[in-house]
Amino acid sequence: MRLLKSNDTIATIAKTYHTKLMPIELRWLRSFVFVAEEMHFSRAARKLNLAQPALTTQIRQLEHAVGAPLFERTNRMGGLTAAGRALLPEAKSIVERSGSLCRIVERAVKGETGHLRLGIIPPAMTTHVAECVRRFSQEYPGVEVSMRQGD
Amino acid sequence: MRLLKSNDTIATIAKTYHTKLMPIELRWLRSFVFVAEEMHFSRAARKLNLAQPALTTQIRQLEHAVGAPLFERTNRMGGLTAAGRALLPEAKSIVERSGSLCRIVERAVKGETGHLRLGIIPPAMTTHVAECVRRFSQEYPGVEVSMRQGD
DNA sequence: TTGGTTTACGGAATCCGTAACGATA
DNA sequence: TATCGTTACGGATTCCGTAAACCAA
Repeated sequence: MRLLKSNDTIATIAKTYHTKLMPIELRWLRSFVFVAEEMHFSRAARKLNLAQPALTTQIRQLEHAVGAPLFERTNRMGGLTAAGRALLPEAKSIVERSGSLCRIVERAVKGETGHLRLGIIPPAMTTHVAECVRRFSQEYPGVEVSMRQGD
Repeated sequence: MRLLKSNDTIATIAKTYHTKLMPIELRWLRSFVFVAEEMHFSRAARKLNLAQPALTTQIRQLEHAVGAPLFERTNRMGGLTAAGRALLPEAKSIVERSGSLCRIVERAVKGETGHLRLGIIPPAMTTHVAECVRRFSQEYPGVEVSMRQGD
């Protein structure tokens, strides 16, 4: 918890202590990933086409939203906290997934969507088949797959 | 593409045709999931604690961002388009993941984080073990797992 | 006419950049 | 002192709710 200084304004105090359930923003996660990878606010800000203060604000908002500091920092960048290390892979995954949504829709519009019906005879029903199906439906989320174990 | 009407204002036209690469917002995905599950704008808006017009706006913004309409609609709700059906599972997954970020951080702060070192002897190195490790590291993202195949 | 969705618009909240500050090497 | 990160603040954009319009059943 941050200690108040004598010159803190009402707005600052309110912003720091007013707890309202803030939904997480993708922008914050994206910025967090960049800072974590660069380990440098200024460089990350440049890569994000953003001014440093805006970046600081975003990181602070994310920290407030998840309820824990993400970077060890005195005045220089110190490194990730345990919370930061736990958050990083998930954040990266979410950012990447959200970035691929346009492509998913594009494929669906181009027609790579529909229904794939598979009939499997027992001897061929291996985990290898299951893995193939899993990878296929991950590659083509627009295609609904249904399997029937038959004669 | 929507046809212009004689009483469209400049602002409306600009909003409709001005193409700028808009990053996707989690709020839009959340709203989309609710509407897709309810198949009803009004009910979804109530569940989201939102007025219908705001919900319409969000869906329209998402449609614009991904570049395709997501609902078949004349005046009533008509159902999901191919693009909508393709988007729904991914959107749901992203929303759920982003919602669990707080819990991930919470666990990391409470100490369920660190390093798990496993030594495996060859006969036990099965896909079942791999699956267990995968599920463990998904359950405890804060715990770094390293495996060594030894004597 | 009624119910459901979209458009119009004004007030409030948010976001970002510039400038100034603080602190550490 | 120089560099990196934070705070302050003002302008512009965005967001949401109310009111009105639109259209099909």
